[in-house]
Amino acid sequence: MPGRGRGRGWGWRGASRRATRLMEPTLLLLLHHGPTHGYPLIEQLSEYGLADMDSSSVYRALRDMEERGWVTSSWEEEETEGPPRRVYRLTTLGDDVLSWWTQDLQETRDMIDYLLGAYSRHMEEGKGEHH
Amino acid sequence: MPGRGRGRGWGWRGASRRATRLMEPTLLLLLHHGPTHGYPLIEQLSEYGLADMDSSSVYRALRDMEERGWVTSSWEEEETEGPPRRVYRLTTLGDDVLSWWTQDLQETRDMIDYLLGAYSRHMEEGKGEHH
DNA sequence: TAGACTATTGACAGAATACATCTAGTGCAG
DNA sequence: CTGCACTAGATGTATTCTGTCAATAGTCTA
Repeated sequence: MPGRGRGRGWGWRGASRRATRLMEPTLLLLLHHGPTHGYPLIEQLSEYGLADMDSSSVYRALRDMEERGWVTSSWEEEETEGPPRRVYRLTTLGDDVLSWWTQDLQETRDMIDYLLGAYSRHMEEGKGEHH
Repeated sequence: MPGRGRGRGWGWRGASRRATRLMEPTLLLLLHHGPTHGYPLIEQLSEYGLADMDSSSVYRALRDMEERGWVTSSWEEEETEGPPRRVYRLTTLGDDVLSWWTQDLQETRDMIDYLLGAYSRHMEEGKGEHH
């Protein structure tokens, strides 16, 4: 990990920016499987390489997505063990957003592939040394 | 493009955030080919899908990278057509950063692939309808 | 001498982030 | 019966990041 200038911080202690960016589509995908609570969602995120996510940012993301109408939430009626909790469910709009997100992610992946391809081609030509 | 909540804006007129994130590694790669000026770099960015980048953000990225020691720059001695211009060149550190970046980008791509794979698998099982 | 093009810099509002803190219920060890 | 750990979720805020607009400046052409 390269030298950190004062300018922009690379001093991630917890989750990376990349992880944060992928959080919303991942949450949408998880919710596509069915309604859940926030806490289990946080745990499931780590399956997608999104471990060490701060719980507050996950809850914040869920509320933001609710503001945009991608999910709805309601307090669970039945009292279970522990404090009251919300049930989050995907809306039809959220469903559309998810499929739009997959398109966007594919484009992103293609751009990365192009860049990586250019890099390795260039490295092969120049055999590593730079000018 | 889905419904914009007030919360986070999706109203990009010009370059997307994705483009911004890919700008720095792309600039490093371009500079790996040899020293150049800022203006031609901006033009070359469009080859990598990074068109419509505001020039000031490119220059800002260059200055930030200079602060971090990834590139150096100096005013060009020889007077050519047009105003004075800077020559940017990659440093050894910048070279290391570039190879570190490619690792990072590969990880990102893998995460996206995993997510997209999970999505399409889920879609195939459930045949499109959601709960 | 007014544009058009090349080249770079500065300023700033608004969005995104990390991090810490706070409320709250349950169950358990001591 | 007290404190602690765990589950569950919300809020506040300082800082950083980003996009956009505007300014400066040299050269060339009409």
